[in-house]
Amino acid sequence: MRMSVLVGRRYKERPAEATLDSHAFLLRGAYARQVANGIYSLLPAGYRVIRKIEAILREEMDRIGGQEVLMPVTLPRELWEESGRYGSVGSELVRFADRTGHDMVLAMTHEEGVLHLCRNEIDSYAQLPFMVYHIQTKFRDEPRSRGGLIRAREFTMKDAYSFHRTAEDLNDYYQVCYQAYQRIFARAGIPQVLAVQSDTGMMGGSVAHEFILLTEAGEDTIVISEDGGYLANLEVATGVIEAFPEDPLPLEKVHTPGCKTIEDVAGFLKIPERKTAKVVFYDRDADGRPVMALVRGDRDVNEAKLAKIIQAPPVPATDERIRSVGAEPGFASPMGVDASACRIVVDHTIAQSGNLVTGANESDYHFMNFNLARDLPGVDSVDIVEVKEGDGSPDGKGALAFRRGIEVGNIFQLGTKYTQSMEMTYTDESGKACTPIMGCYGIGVGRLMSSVMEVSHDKYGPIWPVSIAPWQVQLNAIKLAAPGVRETAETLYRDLQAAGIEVVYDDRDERPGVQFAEADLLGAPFRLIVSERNLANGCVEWKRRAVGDSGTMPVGEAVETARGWVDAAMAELERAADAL
RNA sequence: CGGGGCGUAGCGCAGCCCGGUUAGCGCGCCUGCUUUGGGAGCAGGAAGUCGCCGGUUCGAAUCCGGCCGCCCCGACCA
Repeated sequence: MRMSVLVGRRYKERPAEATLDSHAFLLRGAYARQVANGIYSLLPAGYRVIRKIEAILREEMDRIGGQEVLMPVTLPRELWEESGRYGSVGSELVRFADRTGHDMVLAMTHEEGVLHLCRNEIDSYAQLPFMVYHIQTKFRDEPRSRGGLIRAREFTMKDAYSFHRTAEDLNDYYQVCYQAYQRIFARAGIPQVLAVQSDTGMMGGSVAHEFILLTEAGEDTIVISEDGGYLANLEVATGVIEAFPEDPLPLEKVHTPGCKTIEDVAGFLKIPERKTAKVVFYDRDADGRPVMALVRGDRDVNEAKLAKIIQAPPVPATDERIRSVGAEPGFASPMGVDASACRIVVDHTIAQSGNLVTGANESDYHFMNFNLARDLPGVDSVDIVEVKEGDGSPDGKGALAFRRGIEVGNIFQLGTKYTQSMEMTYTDESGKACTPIMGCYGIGVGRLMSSVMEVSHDKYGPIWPVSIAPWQVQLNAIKLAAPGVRETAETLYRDLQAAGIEVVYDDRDERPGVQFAEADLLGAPFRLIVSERNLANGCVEWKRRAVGDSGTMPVGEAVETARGWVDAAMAELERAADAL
């Protein structure tokens, strides 16, 4: 590629809207341009990176028996009615009517699409197991996209779906996918990606892992034990939380004027916050009942955990709703509320504490010495608390710490959620109709590109792993008019290409500062510089961006040397993947 | 959806509070000359519905109202 005609203006200054380094380089290096909030066009440099990532994804999916298909972005409402998600998913699912008034949706994921496709193609146990995948646009009308391609509304995802006869078979294949994912990230130059236990969210299913790239730019909070043996998304993380058992004392009603928060109450009564019970109300559970959640006063409710228990998204309740069950906002407790009209969910931290302060369901009054077993008999405690840094690791080894990370991929054991609701069956040996068990496996392509940029750059630009670099070699020519410079550069450009190397050649008569700055933005791992100064000795200068070294070598050795660098760097990434 | 910020040339910004000729600056772009190792110098030039609509006024980038868009924080998020 000649830079004189490469489409995409590179910016000298950091665009105002960029908050992450990767976002700034995405725009400065002319990889992508925003069209609307969370919607991007890709320029040649960016699309070259994307295509290389997609090639790795295809190779690794094919390697584990995947069959590539392509499903549409636009799907009829009926399919999403079948799965139940037309109603259960919120406004991030774009719904619209076509010319004839037929309701349609833009796929935000493709379970419905793949069920439609596969349920009519499979009828025998002999056809199982299998996996299909595609690389396709998704649209999610995110309330808040950010970070360039880290979180876009329209984005490209590789999603794969496997179908099995047994849970054991799914589990085996899940491990195979897990390995494939590690190979993908290793080959893309980010072997440090970690697999962590995750929430299954709206996908349903049981077992799920997220593949997380640790970086402060990430949006997810990852809980990690000291030796790294325990890893989980904060949404599902459990911890060993210090308990404070006490022998029960008699309930005692105390006047607590105006103390509507835990902080007020603890301060007024001069007790630590952990000596209180925090009551949080949510609008409804799956049965439509108001939900009262209790955690120890120094703790917060983990709403992802709660959502699983109440089988509904936790939406805060209004004061009116709270009073409807006989509780008083700010002074609430489960004692005295209509237990049949209200779902009471109590965390283990409450069960493991004695003599807590809780509301009296009467303005300006609290009870002291609440004890779950005595005062709310028959209510079992569950885990709905959010862990904190410093809590004990559930594996008993050390304390938990928090880190930030980007979710670059995920894998789910879906079970029969979709095969059942969308009626996919096969016939087994005995002629009986059976429902396949499903797994699904996603990787965001653009997010992966941005993530690599986020963890592999210097102050001047991205430093691409050779496997996904838009170009493998950058060729610069300084002072084209000087004797031999243009000729040597042109010859090298031709010979490098002939040697199968992807080279971007700055054939503009720009000053060195401009050329080097823009080369840094394009991020090729290897650079060759032709200049009058070194040409006098028959040499060109070389620089290896990732390694950080540089030097000169005879012009005649440049192509072969570059070929060697590219091959060695590619081989190293492959080796890293094979070593897993 | 709540809170905050911002829309002025391709990019980054000033001007707005306190209305007043042809709306500025830096970078970039075009032409010419000089220059050539980390975003050059000189000279000349092109490029703007000041986000949109309406209102106030003799006069609006500037004041008022409505709308739209973008960014950040929060809520939300396979």
